[in-house]
Amino acid sequence: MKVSSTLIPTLKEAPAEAEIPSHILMVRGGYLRKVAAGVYSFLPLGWRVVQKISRIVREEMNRAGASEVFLPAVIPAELWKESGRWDHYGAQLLRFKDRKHGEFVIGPTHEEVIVDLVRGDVKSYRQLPLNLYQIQTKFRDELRPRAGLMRGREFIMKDAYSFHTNEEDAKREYKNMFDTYCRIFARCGLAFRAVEADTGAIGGSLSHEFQVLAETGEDAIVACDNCDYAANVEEANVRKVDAAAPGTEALSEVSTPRARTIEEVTKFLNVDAKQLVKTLICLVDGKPVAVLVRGDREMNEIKVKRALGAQEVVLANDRTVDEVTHAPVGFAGPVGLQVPVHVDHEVAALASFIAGANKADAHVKNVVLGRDFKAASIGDFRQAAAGDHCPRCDKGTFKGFRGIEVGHVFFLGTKYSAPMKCNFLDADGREKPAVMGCYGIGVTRIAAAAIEQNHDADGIVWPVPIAPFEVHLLSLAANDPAVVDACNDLYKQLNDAGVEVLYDDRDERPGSKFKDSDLIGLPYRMAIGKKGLAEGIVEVKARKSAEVLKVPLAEAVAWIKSRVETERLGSAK
RNA sequence: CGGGGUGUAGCGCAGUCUGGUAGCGCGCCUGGUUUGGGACCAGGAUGCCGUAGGUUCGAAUCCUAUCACCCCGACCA
Repeated sequence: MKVSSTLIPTLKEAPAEAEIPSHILMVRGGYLRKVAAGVYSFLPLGWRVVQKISRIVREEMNRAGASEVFLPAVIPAELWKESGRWDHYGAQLLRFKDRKHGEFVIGPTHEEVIVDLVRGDVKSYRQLPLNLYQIQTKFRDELRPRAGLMRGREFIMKDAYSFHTNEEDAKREYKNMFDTYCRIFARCGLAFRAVEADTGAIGGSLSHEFQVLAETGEDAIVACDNCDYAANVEEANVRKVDAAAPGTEALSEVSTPRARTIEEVTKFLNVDAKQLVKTLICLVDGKPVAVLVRGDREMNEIKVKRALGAQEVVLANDRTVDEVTHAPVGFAGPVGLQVPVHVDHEVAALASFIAGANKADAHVKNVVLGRDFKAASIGDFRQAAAGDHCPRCDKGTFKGFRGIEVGHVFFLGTKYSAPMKCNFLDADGREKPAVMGCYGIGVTRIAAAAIEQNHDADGIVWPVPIAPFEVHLLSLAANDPAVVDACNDLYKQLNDAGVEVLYDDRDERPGSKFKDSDLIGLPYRMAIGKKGLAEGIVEVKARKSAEVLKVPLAEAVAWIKSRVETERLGSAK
């Protein structure tokens, strides 16, 4: 492709709205333009990246035995009403009416449609198992789209759904998809980690997220430095600690004027946050309870929700705290509370601790569980953190990472097939609901994640497999006939050799071309100028290593071809 | 949805407090000189100052409403 005859509108300055590297660089590099909040146009370079990623996804899904389909973006409301999600999916679901006032949604995900398809046409165990996938535009009306492609409202997703006669087979496919995802992300040149995840509203017992490690990631994850255990902090297990012998010193009140936060109290009493306990008043399905975690920890609402079998857990507002503790926020403690007190393992293991006195400007020391208050339950209620001992291998400790979720695999069981009556006739003559799994990959998000992981001060540094082109050919003297001839010739030869080349044939000064080239970030740059041509060489520069080589013109095509071909497949494990 | 902020040329911004005929840099067009890391000179085009209403002789500027966008939080297959 010639730069002169396509649209690559590069910008010297970053648009004011973009903050993170991937967003800034995709706009500056002429890959992407915004149309509305969270809705983007992909320009030629951007769309080529999406196609490159899609191709890798397709190849690996097909290799894994899945079949591609294409489901509608517009879905009748009745299917969503049948699954119950018309009422439960919430405001993220974009709903609208057609001219006959029929209700529709724009699909944020496609369990309903696929289940409807399969239940209509799959009647026998002989037709199973089945894994159907599509690469398609989704729309989720996010409250706050942000960070360009990272969290858009309209985005491209690969979603796959598998159907099985039994759990064992569904789990085999789960593993198959897990392995396939590892191959896909490795081929895309991403450093990633598969982590155990919360199954959320989707339900089921098995779920892994694939997280690309990046500072700008929205998700916090922990990973063991010894074994391969890794999990979203929402999900990560925490190893039980051994209990100390209960303290014997008497409970005593201390004055702590205006010391509300853990930080203020530790400073005032000159103690470590580990000796303090946070008493968090929560509303669990509307009823107040207290949750105790150590002062240096954060409560994990998801764990509380699960442990108490609740639908909803929210932190109580100031007024409720006042009603429950008879004290202003900041002085809550377990002693004398009239609501159930749920105690984190770590707190239960303390000999004694300091907590709020349920009285303004006061805390109590030497609080002992069992003696001074009773626990309604003891469990794992805190967020995992870096430094925790690994619950899996018992030897390692957690390290903390930020991640971008680019894929998610779920074992669904019969969550959708049972209520929607997606049944088949088994070999034993009985009708059974299909056992399902679903598997998603954020195709457009991969593009953003790849840039977050691969950029420098000058621009993007694409890995070869998903770069929009493999080679950026620069003509450094667009008005010198010899240089132009040499470039045209090389351009043709590269194309003939099957090397993907973007040819900057514009009548621009070399400086502009170099800057644009670094910004756009193709893996290899081949530049021909008067000087080089006189020596019969083309200058080749690797974007990543900045290594510069002078290659004889006659050998240039073969040289770059072999170089690119070895990198094209990526580092599939 | 709560808090904060911004809408002025394609992009980045000044001008708004204190009302008086719309500005800068980059980009774009023409001509010339240049040509290995975002050149220089000369000339030029580009705006319903987000939108609607109001105040005023006069509004980018003051008032009211509204829309859009961004950031933080909450939310989230």
